[in-house]
Amino acid sequence: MGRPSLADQRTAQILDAFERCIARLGLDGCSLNDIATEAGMKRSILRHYVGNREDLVHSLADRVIGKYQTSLQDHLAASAALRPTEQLLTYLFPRRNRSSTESIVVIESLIAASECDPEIRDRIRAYIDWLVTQSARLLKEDHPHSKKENCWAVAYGVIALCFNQESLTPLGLPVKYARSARRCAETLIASLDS
Amino acid sequence: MGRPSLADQRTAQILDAFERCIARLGLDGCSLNDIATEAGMKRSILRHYVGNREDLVHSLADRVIGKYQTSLQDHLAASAALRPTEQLLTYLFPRRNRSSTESIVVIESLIAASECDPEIRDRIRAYIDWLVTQSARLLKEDHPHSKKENCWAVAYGVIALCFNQESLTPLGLPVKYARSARRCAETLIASLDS
DNA sequence: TGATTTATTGTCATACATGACAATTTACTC
DNA sequence: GAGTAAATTGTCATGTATGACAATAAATCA
Repeated sequence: MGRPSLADQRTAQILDAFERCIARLGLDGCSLNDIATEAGMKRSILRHYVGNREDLVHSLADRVIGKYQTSLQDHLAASAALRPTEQLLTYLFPRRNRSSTESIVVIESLIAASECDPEIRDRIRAYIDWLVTQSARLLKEDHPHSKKENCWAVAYGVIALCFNQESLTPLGLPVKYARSARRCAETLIASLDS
Repeated sequence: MGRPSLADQRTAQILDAFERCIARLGLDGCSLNDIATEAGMKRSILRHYVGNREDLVHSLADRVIGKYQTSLQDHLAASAALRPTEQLLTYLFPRRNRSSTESIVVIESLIAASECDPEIRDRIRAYIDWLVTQSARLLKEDHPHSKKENCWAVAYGVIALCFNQESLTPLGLPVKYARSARRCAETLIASLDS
């Protein structure tokens, strides 16, 4: 009974607009008004759906990290024919820039925000832990004779190279940098053979 | 003639206070008033010395990057007895956390700000280019038979591992992560021998 | 002492971000 | 059509960040 709820749809619209605003103005640079305008609605209705600013940021963090996790799972499912090591490399260092500059700015903003927000901090920490563990598992499949801790260390190293690459993306560095990062990742993985 | 100027001293005080405020409240989280109070002065006098907010941020970027550059030069001078590779490793991965969490938050905030400020962006880009070039030169000294481009790629990889480590510091990750990053850096450098 | 330069304080106007809430409209069920 | 729950709009009060500027105090030199 009563009018049907648009909550899910509207919330998604708002978070989409929030991401675009962050890319354009920075996380702290955009007001609820900016976001509402970007989403094509009034600030009042935005507040009606997502609550206050803190709630909004938390919702965004949840959605962004969730998307990252499913994107890895999707990639693994879609590239099941490749060797695990190749699956990992193509995920972390795609030939075509998979992750747009926009989404990079968003996650970087959230990391920065985690400095002053324990809830976000724990969320990101758990995600990184999960990502490294998954990656280490893939490496171990391809290098069954390597010690588990070595796989973990290399997995983290490869992820670190990827993360750094993404965090520097807004600087617009020459392609040379990205290529070197990938080559280093391959070198690290190759070191597991010895 | 006239009253002697305190500009240099006051500017330094202000930038010090700015860094502390950034560490506590974030770059966009602190107002000119917060900074002035932290520096023990009024907002009016702060503005008198450093101009508006944009000027203040630019001054900070200049000072921070300048300090990073001299810190490398100082380290190289102080550790001239070591092999170049060791000099680089001890600089990027000090046993004791050389760079305080505070200074990490500051530089990360500036990188985030560079997204919307081309002047800061160019400054940081030039710094990274300089740092990688210097590091590649050190590696080349120790590995004269390696190709220059390989030294450059490994130098960038090692710096990427360090940068990522620093950028994740606010998350408070277990020591395991830092140790793995350093081990990966050593592995990369070792790969130059082959 | 007087002139000059800078330091320092105080205040005002403006703009804006946010939270709260009342009022109205819309869509669905019985 | 009546009832109901949600959508949507509009407005107000409050706190605050900022820029501008006037006014006063202090230090140095001629």
